[in-house]
Amino acid sequence: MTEDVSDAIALRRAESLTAIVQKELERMIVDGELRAGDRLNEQVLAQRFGVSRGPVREAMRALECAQLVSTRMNQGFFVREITPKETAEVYDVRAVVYGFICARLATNVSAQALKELEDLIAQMDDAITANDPKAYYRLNLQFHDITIHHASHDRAQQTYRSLINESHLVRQRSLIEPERMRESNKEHAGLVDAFRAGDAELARRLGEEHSLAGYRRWKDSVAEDGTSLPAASKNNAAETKQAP
Amino acid sequence: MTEDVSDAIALRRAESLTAIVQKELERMIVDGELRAGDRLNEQVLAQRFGVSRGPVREAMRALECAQLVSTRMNQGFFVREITPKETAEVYDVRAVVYGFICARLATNVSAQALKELEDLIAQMDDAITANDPKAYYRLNLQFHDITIHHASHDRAQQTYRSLINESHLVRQRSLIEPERMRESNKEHAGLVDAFRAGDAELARRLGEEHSLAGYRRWKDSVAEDGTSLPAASKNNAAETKQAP
DNA sequence: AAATTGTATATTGTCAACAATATATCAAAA
DNA sequence: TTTTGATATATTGTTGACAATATACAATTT
Repeated sequence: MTEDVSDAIALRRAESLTAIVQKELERMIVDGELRAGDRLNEQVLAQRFGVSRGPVREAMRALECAQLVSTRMNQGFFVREITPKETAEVYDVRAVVYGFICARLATNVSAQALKELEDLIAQMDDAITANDPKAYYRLNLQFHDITIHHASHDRAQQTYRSLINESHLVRQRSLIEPERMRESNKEHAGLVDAFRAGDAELARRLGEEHSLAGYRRWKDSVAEDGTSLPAASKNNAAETKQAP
Repeated sequence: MTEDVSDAIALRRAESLTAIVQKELERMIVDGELRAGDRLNEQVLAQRFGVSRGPVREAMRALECAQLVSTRMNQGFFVREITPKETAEVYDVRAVVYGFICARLATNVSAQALKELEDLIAQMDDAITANDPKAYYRLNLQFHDITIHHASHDRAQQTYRSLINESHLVRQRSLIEPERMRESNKEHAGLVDAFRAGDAELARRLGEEHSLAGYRRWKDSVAEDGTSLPAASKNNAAETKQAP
């Protein structure tokens, strides 16, 4: 019962309020509790977290640097609204970083890493058979987490995670069709083959293509889904020429 | 005469003190006025900038996110000390991002961009002949700025610039030998050829290799230069196994 | 009704003060 | 001389307050 309190105290000693608030705000944004464009009232947030506005503002500055919130002078902080073009660009960079991570993993992959990845692919196959997109989504994230972890490149990992967070700003989650899941998992299998073969150049190409294919799959499924946004179709139509 | 004042007021209206302080601190770190490991006394900085500690702390949080400063609970902020391993990792990521930028430029390069780059290569040749490493260094930065600018990919540009800033944390600037400058500029020429040919895959490979070669050249020149740091040789020797 | 003005409220940007922690100083003991 | 301990100082983490700005709302005019 007192555990919560002592935990809180211990945490309080180890981390500044700013760090705690920052992590919580980040979670709220990435999880979609706070939506793009939402105004972030400092007072309200401070009271909710039981702190003063200082730590809240400091946390916001960090999130601003991480591209999760924007600020307009004398108007405060807002959850960043990301345009389709910016989304595409985030995915571009994310793809090359993931490609790098895959290449690196291919040059030095452990038997255990291969086993973990193969297990996940099998589980994803099960999710496809069960037509459980939610489970597939979760396992898919895990797959990428594991590749990144075993690539053991802190800086690439950090950059990649930051880009992932940023891409969570777009939050039209539409259903993934079984056919697309199959396609995606086939790419996973190809990647693992490249890891096993130690073919860095191939792993890199496949990792990069897999990222971009994921983006295309997401974009297509959003475009097909008329229910998501009123103006979405218009935006998406213009999107093709968005990166000249 | 009143221009300064009105400018200052306009600036003050457009930007928060936090933004101003952040930019200035960033400049001071990147330019080496503040050196890695330096403690950043909030009071002192606040007084120097003529503001209170609040904006200074907010600026620090942003710089912390940008990896330029670190913080230890109850001890404050320090200019980040970057290990050789971390430096190498920053260059790794920077290389793939620059490769991406080069590939992109190759797919859509203007005659003007080619001309600007060729001019710069000629000027760098002049700098080499004049044995003026400082001029070469400046022109080299300009060369990369221009490739990035003409690639017109905001997110890649931003990521790249951030990584460049980070790599400025290591600041053993040793002399560049003429032979190395020649080598570097030959790579520039190869890049521009790839741009002109519109060969994205080649441009990418060359861009990436040029980045990594630049890192190697820097590392070698530091290693050869015994005068830079007392413990540098030891650190560099241990670099392979330095981060267990 | 629509637009405009004026006023009240809310929110931000900034600052100064306070308590908790870390660092520096110095005396006493081993 | 070095180490330990106690005390004073400096610095941080955090808070609450204040002025400037923006927003919301009512009254007024067109």
